[in-house]
Amino acid sequence: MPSNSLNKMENNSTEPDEHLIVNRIYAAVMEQRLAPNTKLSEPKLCETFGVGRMRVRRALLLLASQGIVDLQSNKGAYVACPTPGEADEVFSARKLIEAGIVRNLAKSSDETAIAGLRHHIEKEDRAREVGERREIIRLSGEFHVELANAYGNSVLNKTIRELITRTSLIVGLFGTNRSATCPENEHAQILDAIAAGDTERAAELVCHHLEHIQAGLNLQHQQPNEDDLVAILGSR
Amino acid sequence: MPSNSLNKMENNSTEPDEHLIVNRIYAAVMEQRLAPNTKLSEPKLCETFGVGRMRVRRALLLLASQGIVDLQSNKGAYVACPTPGEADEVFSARKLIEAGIVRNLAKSSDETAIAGLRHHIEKEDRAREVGERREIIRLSGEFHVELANAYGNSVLNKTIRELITRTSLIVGLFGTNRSATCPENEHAQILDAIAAGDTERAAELVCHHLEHIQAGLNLQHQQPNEDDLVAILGSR
DNA sequence: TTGATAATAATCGTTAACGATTTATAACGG
DNA sequence: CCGTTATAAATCGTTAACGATTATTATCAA
Repeated sequence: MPSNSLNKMENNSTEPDEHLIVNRIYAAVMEQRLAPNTKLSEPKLCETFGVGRMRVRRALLLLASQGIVDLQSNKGAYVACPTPGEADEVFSARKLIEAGIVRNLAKSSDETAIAGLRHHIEKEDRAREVGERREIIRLSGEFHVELANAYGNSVLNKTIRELITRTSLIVGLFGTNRSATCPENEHAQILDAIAAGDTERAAELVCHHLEHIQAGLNLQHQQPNEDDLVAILGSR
Repeated sequence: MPSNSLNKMENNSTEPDEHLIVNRIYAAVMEQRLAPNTKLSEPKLCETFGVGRMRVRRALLLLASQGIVDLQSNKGAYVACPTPGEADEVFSARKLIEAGIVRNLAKSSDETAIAGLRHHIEKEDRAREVGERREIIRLSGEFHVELANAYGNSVLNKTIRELITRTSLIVGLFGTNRSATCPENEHAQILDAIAAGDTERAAELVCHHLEHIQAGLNLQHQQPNEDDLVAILGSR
């Protein structure tokens, strides 16, 4: 079994509440250090984060409300395993929201925001050159978070962050070969369209970009985990 | 003081978890039976819903994560008082998402969905004739939920429900006269555009519709509650 | 009567403990 | 040796209790 990928995180806590735990698990999922169906036992999380059981349970509740974690009664918390149907919903929602965001970004043409995104893409390119897989994955997803950030709407921000995290789970489950990262260049193309003020092209590019990611998945070839078996083989 | 608007709800519980409490509070806020800044004390909620303190606290955490409730450390939970800035964000997010939804609805032209929405508008009209203010408010918001429902994406559904609930709080805080309900006819016009397959017109109408609601608000004339006074008059 | 101060009550956040269920381990028989 | 059953360990959900903070009431002086 893989050693618990959360242990390495030192506790530089300044916040007293459960958002810390939530964010750590968010990050671990986004960087694919936490695979779907991984058990998140309360005692482990307690000692990992050095907090009481209440905090852990509250954090798990929040994560469950966002579809990142699956709370099974009397069995425990597991990293969620999105179904193909849920995957469709996530991508559909992302297309709708992110298309709207880039449309508005292209309309307003905020120079500093564009510069920041440009800088981010450079970071992506550098990571790709070096070949740091984990870093590529992280930055690849983070670009979309930065897009939402640039729009500056905390509601959409939160939603997009949630959806991108779920996308990491989806890619982890259904991803093939190197589908974990966004196709290169497409981020730059999107940003170019935004910078050019071409709202419709920016929106289209984002949709196609997400469809490309979706196309790189094998929604049939989900590696069956224990829970699936009972569904496949019938209930008795 | 107004008698606790939650007492009248009988406990027809089938679900054992905290979503019940969440939904009840959602409904109460949407129908403006729970005003912003209302204190939600744990003992009251416990006896109201007949559950232990843990359930109540978990429900409040979920509501807080959605901006419906404000958890003040060591002071308790209060129905949220959105700031004008938050109100802008909510409307901005709603415009973006709902415009996207109606665009897709207009594109797909699902007959049964349209029929259902038509039926809903009839209910709105009937309530308007009778003059049932609370019912008008409820149906008025519910139309937008039904729009999201028609698209059938649970992610967007949840987000929209959240935003519409927050809109109720905003209208409760900044609303003037009869701004609590959506301008009549506009729902019907939106639906007509959808039925006609006119994607762009449907999107525009939704945006304008939400802007009309927003225009009916006095973002300056917020009735000051205790917390605002200390901000207005300085901290010492 | 009004305003400040002290004592009381209520509420909140957290920890600890208990039964219930589940999972892992060990003993046993085929 | 493998599968089954029984025991033991671990985990989960919930309740109860404790200190700490806050809100309320009562007391008193001006």
